[in-house]
Amino acid sequence: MPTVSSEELAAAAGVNSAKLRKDFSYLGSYGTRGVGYDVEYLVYQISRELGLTQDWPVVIVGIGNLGAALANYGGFASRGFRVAALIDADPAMAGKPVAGIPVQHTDDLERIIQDNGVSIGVIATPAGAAQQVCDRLVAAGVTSILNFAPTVLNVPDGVDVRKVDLSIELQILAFHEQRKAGEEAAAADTAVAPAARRQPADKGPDGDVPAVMPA
Amino acid sequence: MPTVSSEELAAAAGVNSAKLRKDFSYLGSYGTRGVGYDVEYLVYQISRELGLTQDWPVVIVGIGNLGAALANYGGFASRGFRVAALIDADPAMAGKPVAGIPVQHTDDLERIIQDNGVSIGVIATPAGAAQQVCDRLVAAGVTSILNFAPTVLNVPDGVDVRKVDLSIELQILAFHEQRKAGEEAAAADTAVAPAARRQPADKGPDGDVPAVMPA
DNA sequence: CCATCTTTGTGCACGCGTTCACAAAGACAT
DNA sequence: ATGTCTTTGTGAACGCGTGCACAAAGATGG
Repeated sequence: MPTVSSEELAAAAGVNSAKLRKDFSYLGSYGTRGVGYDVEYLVYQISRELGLTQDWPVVIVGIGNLGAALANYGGFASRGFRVAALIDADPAMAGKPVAGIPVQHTDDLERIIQDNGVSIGVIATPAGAAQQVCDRLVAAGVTSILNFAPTVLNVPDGVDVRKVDLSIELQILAFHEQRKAGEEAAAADTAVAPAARRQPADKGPDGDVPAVMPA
Repeated sequence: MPTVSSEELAAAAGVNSAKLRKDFSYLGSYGTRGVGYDVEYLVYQISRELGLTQDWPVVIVGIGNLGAALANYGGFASRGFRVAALIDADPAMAGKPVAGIPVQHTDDLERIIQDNGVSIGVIATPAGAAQQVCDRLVAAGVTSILNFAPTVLNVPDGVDVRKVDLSIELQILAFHEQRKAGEEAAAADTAVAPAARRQPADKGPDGDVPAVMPA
């Protein structure tokens, strides 16, 4: 029986082994003391807990570049997601296959949701159309929405929305990049005039800025 | 002079007003007691701290659906990012304009990076090509990489990588969705036989599972 | 069957971020 | 000027997640 120890897994994942064991213990998973975790059993337990063993039909609304990219994305199928339908407002798109799935018109949105028992919708429309699409999805029975449109969506209680902003990650990189440049400058400063270090409490219109930001 | 109070902002953002004030104080931003924060000044300070006032040339490598979607994404320009070049390995793509920018061939990658002083690269290639592209970007001087390919990239120290997995958000939604279903079932259970509630310590091969997951 | 060795599961302590609560600052009215 | 009222900036308390350290569990060998 192939097994792994929490120590091995932790090293591979770059985390603390105790944290890993504690997390596993929350799942009710059992390892064997002196041996480790049965790999197959562990994978199954985690998959089940994460909902990967279930079939999740999703619809993608808005088949532009992003919608098409999502429809083609390989990572979905392997995680239990099935693209049940592609929906677009453009009549010219209707019937055209994207990623092997024919695009359907927005008019049929409600029917599609209900016929396929869809509870998760993906919005990849322009910002202007997003709220309206969202309302129709919710009215048709969707209770979870993944929003790629750059708008904040209003939904009733009981509906989950997650917003993906493709530029946020880029912004975080730029922030660190800026910091790298700043560090170099500060290091140079110190080399030249260590005693001239600015005070930590130094503030004001032109004040320098301490460390704050997502990791 | 238009102003906002921390209370207003906190309510709008759905966070605690004290946290907001403390965060602002780290930026060295100054509000006026009894009045609030000068909106224009605040916006400028935050923009500057986040690096939004700088011009960040980026290259996008891999102009498939996703690459094209990114090239067209409006959110970039408004956040200080400028798509300096689009690069693809397919010779047939070369010269074709996407989002108004002509696609260039991978052969010229190094030159493009250097000519434009690019320090941030976006990888939207298939998984197989990602590491190779990454190596070339780094060798050419890129120090921050945004990776959309489903692979873990190896980079030397000093280079930042952020990985975006489009299915993770979907997976989180599915997790909560599963939980909603579970809650309903549990509620039904309780209604019928409240005394039969399972013990919190109940574990085992079929054990139930407690609360664990990203929010 | 006992001793030893490995690895789990977890109580406990520490540290960090969030929230509370309030003094100080400034605006504004009288 | 003086007092009142609003809102900031921040010290202190709290809570939660992380990491340490160890007892308990079980495998393995003699």
